[in-house]
Amino acid sequence: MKASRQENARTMLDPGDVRLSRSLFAQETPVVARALLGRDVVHRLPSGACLRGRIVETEAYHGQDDTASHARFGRTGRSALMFGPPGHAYVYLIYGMYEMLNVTANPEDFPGAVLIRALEPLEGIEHMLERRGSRMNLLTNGPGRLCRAMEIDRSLNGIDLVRSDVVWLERGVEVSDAHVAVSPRVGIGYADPIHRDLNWRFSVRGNRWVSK
DNA sequence: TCATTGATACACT
DNA sequence: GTGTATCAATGAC
Repeated sequence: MKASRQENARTMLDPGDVRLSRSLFAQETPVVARALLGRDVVHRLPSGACLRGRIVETEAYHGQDDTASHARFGRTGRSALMFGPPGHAYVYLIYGMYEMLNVTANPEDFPGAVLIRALEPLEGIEHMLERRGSRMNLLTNGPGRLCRAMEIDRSLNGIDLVRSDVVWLERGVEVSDAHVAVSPRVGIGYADPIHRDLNWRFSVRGNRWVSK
Protein backbone atom coordinates (compact mmCIF):
# COMPACT_ATOMS: atom_id res chain seq x y z
CA MET A 1 0.00 0.00 0.00
CA LYS A 2 2.83 2.36 0.86
CA ALA A 3 4.40 1.66 -2.52
CA SER A 4 1.12 2.47 -4.27
CA ARG A 5 1.00 5.87 -2.60
CA GLN A 6 4.56 6.52 -3.73
CA GLU A 7 3.63 5.63 -7.29
CA ASN A 8 0.61 7.86 -7.18
CA ALA A 9 2.70 10.75 -5.95
CA ARG A 10 5.19 10.16 -8.70
CA THR A 11 2.62 10.18 -11.48
CA MET A 12 0.44 12.84 -9.77
CA LEU A 13 -2.74 10.95 -10.53
CA ASP A 14 -5.69 10.09 -8.37
CA PRO A 15 -5.35 6.58 -6.88
CA GLY A 16 -8.46 5.30 -8.63
CA ASP A 17 -7.20 6.46 -12.01
CA VAL A 18 -3.72 4.96 -12.14
CA ARG A 19 -4.48 1.28 -12.45
CA LEU A 20 -6.21 -0.39 -15.35
CA SER A 21 -9.66 -1.62 -14.38
CA ARG A 22 -11.28 -5.02 -14.79
CA SER A 23 -13.64 -3.74 -17.48
CA LEU A 24 -10.74 -3.02 -19.83
CA PHE A 25 -9.60 -6.67 -19.68
CA ALA A 26 -13.14 -8.00 -20.09
CA GLN A 27 -13.27 -6.93 -23.76
CA GLU A 28 -12.44 -9.21 -26.69
CA THR A 29 -8.78 -10.27 -26.65
CA PRO A 30 -7.62 -8.41 -29.80
CA VAL A 31 -9.20 -5.22 -28.43
CA VAL A 32 -7.39 -5.73 -25.12
CA ALA A 33 -4.10 -6.46 -26.90
CA ARG A 34 -4.40 -3.16 -28.78
CA ALA A 35 -5.44 -1.28 -25.64
CA LEU A 36 -2.45 -2.54 -23.64
CA LEU A 37 0.07 -0.74 -25.87
CA GLY A 38 1.56 2.17 -23.91
CA ARG A 39 0.53 0.73 -20.53
CA ASP A 40 3.06 0.10 -17.77
CA VAL A 41 3.84 -3.24 -16.13
CA VAL A 42 5.02 -2.67 -12.55
CA HIS A 43 6.66 -5.29 -10.31
CA ARG A 44 7.31 -4.34 -6.70
CA LEU A 45 10.16 -6.46 -5.34
CA PRO A 46 10.35 -7.67 -1.72
CA SER A 47 12.99 -4.97 -1.17
CA GLY A 48 10.37 -2.34 -2.03
CA ALA A 49 12.13 -1.34 -5.26
CA CYS A 50 9.95 -1.21 -8.37
CA LEU A 51 10.69 -2.50 -11.84
CA ARG A 52 8.67 -0.77 -14.54
CA GLY A 53 8.35 -1.32 -18.28
CA ARG A 54 6.02 0.15 -20.90
CA ILE A 55 4.26 -2.32 -23.19
CA VAL A 56 5.23 -1.85 -26.85
CA GLU A 57 4.30 -5.23 -28.37
CA THR A 58 1.47 -7.70 -27.69
CA GLU A 59 -0.31 -10.68 -29.24
CA ALA A 60 -3.90 -11.85 -28.84
CA TYR A 61 -4.89 -15.50 -28.30
CA HIS A 62 -8.63 -15.51 -28.55
CA GLY A 63 -11.19 -18.27 -28.07
CA GLN A 64 -11.09 -22.05 -28.00
CA ASP A 65 -11.28 -22.18 -31.81
CA ASP A 66 -7.95 -20.32 -32.17
CA THR A 67 -5.58 -23.17 -33.11
CA ALA A 68 -2.59 -21.09 -32.00
CA SER A 69 -3.92 -20.79 -28.45
CA HIS A 70 -3.27 -22.94 -25.40
CA ALA A 71 -7.06 -23.00 -25.06
CA ARG A 72 -7.36 -25.05 -28.29
CA PHE A 73 -7.42 -28.28 -26.23
CA GLY A 74 -10.21 -26.93 -24.07
CA ARG A 75 -9.99 -26.32 -20.36
CA THR A 76 -6.85 -28.15 -19.19
CA GLY A 77 -4.67 -27.73 -16.12
CA ARG A 78 -2.50 -25.20 -17.87
CA SER A 79 -5.10 -23.30 -19.85
CA ALA A 80 -7.72 -23.07 -17.07
CA LEU A 81 -6.62 -19.52 -16.27
CA MET A 82 -7.49 -18.44 -19.81
CA PHE A 83 -11.08 -19.49 -19.08
CA GLY A 84 -11.07 -17.64 -15.75
CA PRO A 85 -11.87 -14.02 -14.94
CA PRO A 86 -10.07 -11.27 -16.91
CA GLY A 87 -7.17 -9.21 -15.62
CA HIS A 88 -5.11 -12.04 -14.16
CA ALA A 89 -1.51 -13.01 -14.94
CA TYR A 90 -1.00 -16.23 -16.90
CA VAL A 91 2.70 -17.14 -16.72
CA TYR A 92 3.95 -20.36 -18.29
CA LEU A 93 7.21 -22.00 -19.33
CA ILE A 94 8.07 -22.54 -22.99
CA TYR A 95 10.98 -24.45 -24.55
CA GLY A 96 11.88 -25.64 -21.06
CA MET A 97 13.64 -22.35 -20.37
CA TYR A 98 11.63 -19.22 -20.89
CA GLU A 99 8.68 -17.81 -19.00
CA MET A 100 5.96 -15.92 -20.86
CA LEU A 101 3.78 -13.21 -19.32
CA ASN A 102 0.15 -13.09 -20.44
CA VAL A 103 -2.87 -11.13 -19.22
CA THR A 104 -6.21 -12.94 -19.26
CA ALA A 105 -8.99 -11.30 -21.27
CA ASN A 106 -12.70 -11.72 -22.06
CA PRO A 107 -15.44 -12.37 -19.53
CA GLU A 108 -15.18 -15.60 -17.54
CA ASP A 109 -15.65 -18.90 -19.46
CA PHE A 110 -14.57 -17.45 -22.82
CA PRO A 111 -10.83 -18.18 -23.08
CA GLY A 112 -8.42 -15.43 -24.05
CA ALA A 113 -5.02 -14.03 -23.13
CA VAL A 114 -2.71 -11.29 -24.32
CA LEU A 115 0.98 -12.23 -24.58
CA ILE A 116 3.28 -9.37 -23.61
CA ARG A 117 6.11 -9.60 -26.17
CA ALA A 118 8.18 -6.47 -25.53
CA LEU A 119 8.61 -3.66 -23.01
CA GLU A 120 10.41 -0.35 -22.97
CA PRO A 121 12.33 -0.33 -19.65
CA LEU A 122 11.48 2.72 -17.55
CA GLU A 123 12.36 2.07 -13.91
CA GLY A 124 14.86 -0.20 -12.13
CA ILE A 125 16.95 -0.47 -15.30
CA GLU A 126 20.22 -1.02 -13.43
CA HIS A 127 18.60 -3.84 -11.48
CA MET A 128 17.38 -5.41 -14.73
CA LEU A 129 20.82 -5.17 -16.33
CA GLU A 130 22.44 -6.72 -13.29
CA ARG A 131 19.94 -9.56 -13.30
CA ARG A 132 20.09 -10.23 -17.02
CA GLY A 133 23.88 -9.88 -17.37
CA SER A 134 23.06 -8.71 -20.85
CA ARG A 135 23.47 -5.76 -23.14
CA MET A 136 21.05 -2.87 -22.79
CA ASN A 137 19.60 -3.31 -26.28
CA LEU A 138 18.61 -6.93 -25.52
CA LEU A 139 17.03 -6.22 -22.14
CA THR A 140 13.28 -6.47 -22.74
CA ASN A 141 12.72 -6.85 -26.51
CA GLY A 142 11.26 -10.35 -26.39
CA PRO A 143 8.77 -12.23 -24.22
CA GLY A 144 11.39 -14.42 -22.51
CA ARG A 145 13.83 -11.59 -22.04
CA LEU A 146 11.32 -9.23 -20.47
CA CYS A 147 10.24 -11.84 -17.93
CA ARG A 148 13.81 -12.39 -16.83
CA ALA A 149 14.49 -8.64 -16.64
CA MET A 150 11.27 -7.93 -14.71
CA GLU A 151 11.75 -10.97 -12.42
CA ILE A 152 8.43 -12.42 -13.53
CA ASP A 153 8.18 -16.20 -13.20
CA ARG A 154 5.61 -18.93 -12.63
CA SER A 155 5.34 -18.08 -8.93
CA LEU A 156 3.23 -15.11 -10.14
CA ASN A 157 0.92 -17.32 -12.22
CA GLY A 158 -2.73 -16.56 -11.48
CA ILE A 159 -2.12 -13.26 -9.67
CA ASP A 160 -4.91 -10.68 -9.95
CA LEU A 161 -3.32 -7.72 -11.72
CA VAL A 162 -6.22 -5.45 -10.80
CA ARG A 163 -5.80 -5.93 -7.05
CA SER A 164 -2.22 -7.13 -6.46
CA ASP A 165 0.37 -5.00 -4.72
CA VAL A 166 3.16 -7.08 -6.23
CA VAL A 167 2.49 -6.92 -9.97
CA TRP A 168 0.00 -4.61 -11.63
CA LEU A 169 -0.69 -2.51 -14.73
CA GLU A 170 -0.90 1.27 -14.91
CA ARG A 171 -2.37 3.64 -17.46
CA GLY A 172 0.94 4.86 -18.91
CA VAL A 173 0.41 6.77 -22.13
CA GLU A 174 -2.16 6.68 -24.92
CA VAL A 175 -0.94 5.30 -28.26
CA SER A 176 -2.88 6.60 -31.27
CA ASP A 177 -3.91 4.33 -34.14
CA ALA A 178 -1.38 6.07 -36.39
CA HIS A 179 1.39 4.68 -34.19
CA VAL A 180 0.11 1.10 -34.07
CA ALA A 181 1.42 -1.58 -36.43
CA VAL A 182 -0.42 -4.90 -36.88
CA SER A 183 0.99 -8.17 -38.24
CA PRO A 184 0.62 -11.95 -37.92
CA ARG A 185 1.63 -13.59 -34.67
CA VAL A 186 5.12 -15.00 -34.12
CA GLY A 187 6.09 -18.65 -33.70
CA ILE A 188 2.77 -20.33 -34.47
CA GLY A 189 3.63 -22.23 -37.63
CA TYR A 190 1.73 -25.23 -36.26
CA ALA A 191 -1.59 -23.36 -36.32
CA ASP A 192 -4.27 -23.53 -39.00
CA PRO A 193 -3.53 -21.02 -41.81
CA ILE A 194 -6.80 -19.28 -41.03
CA HIS A 195 -5.44 -18.38 -37.60
CA ARG A 196 -1.80 -18.07 -38.63
CA ASP A 197 -2.61 -15.16 -40.92
CA LEU A 198 -4.70 -13.12 -38.49
CA ASN A 199 -3.18 -9.71 -37.71
CA TRP A 200 -3.31 -10.23 -33.98
CA ARG A 201 0.16 -8.93 -33.19
CA PHE A 202 0.19 -5.28 -32.18
CA SER A 203 3.26 -3.06 -31.77
CA VAL A 204 4.23 0.58 -31.41
CA ARG A 205 5.44 1.67 -34.84
CA GLY A 206 9.14 2.52 -34.91
CA ASN A 207 9.74 1.77 -31.22
CA ARG A 208 13.26 0.42 -30.77
CA TRP A 209 12.16 -2.09 -28.12
CA VAL A 210 9.85 -4.08 -30.40
CA SER A 211 11.23 -7.63 -30.87
CA LYS A 212 13.00 -8.81 -34.06
C1' DT B 1 22.85 -21.98 -38.32
C1' DC B 2 21.67 -24.89 -34.06
C1' DA B 3 21.63 -26.76 -29.11
C1' DT B 4 19.34 -25.99 -25.21
C1' DT B 5 15.54 -27.52 -21.71
C1' DG B 6 11.32 -29.24 -19.20
C1' DA B 7 6.27 -28.84 -18.87
C1' DT B 8 2.32 -30.17 -21.37
C1' DA B 9 -0.98 -32.96 -23.86
C1' DC B 10 -2.09 -37.13 -25.72
C1' DA B 11 -1.73 -41.93 -27.11
C1' DC B 12 -0.65 -45.90 -25.49
C1' DT B 13 -0.20 -49.88 -21.97
C1' DG C 1 1.65 -45.07 -15.20
C1' DT C 2 4.94 -44.61 -19.20
C1' DG C 3 6.56 -42.86 -23.72
C1' DT C 4 7.04 -39.23 -26.98
C1' DA C 5 6.29 -35.26 -29.93
C1' DT C 6 5.84 -30.59 -29.50
C1' DC C 7 6.44 -25.92 -28.13
C1' DA C 8 3.62 -17.80 -28.09
C1' DA C 9 12.42 -18.39 -27.65
C1' DT C 10 17.14 -17.27 -26.77
C1' DG C 11 22.02 -16.87 -27.13
C1' DA C 12 26.36 -18.74 -28.50
C1' DC C 13 28.42 -19.96 -32.81
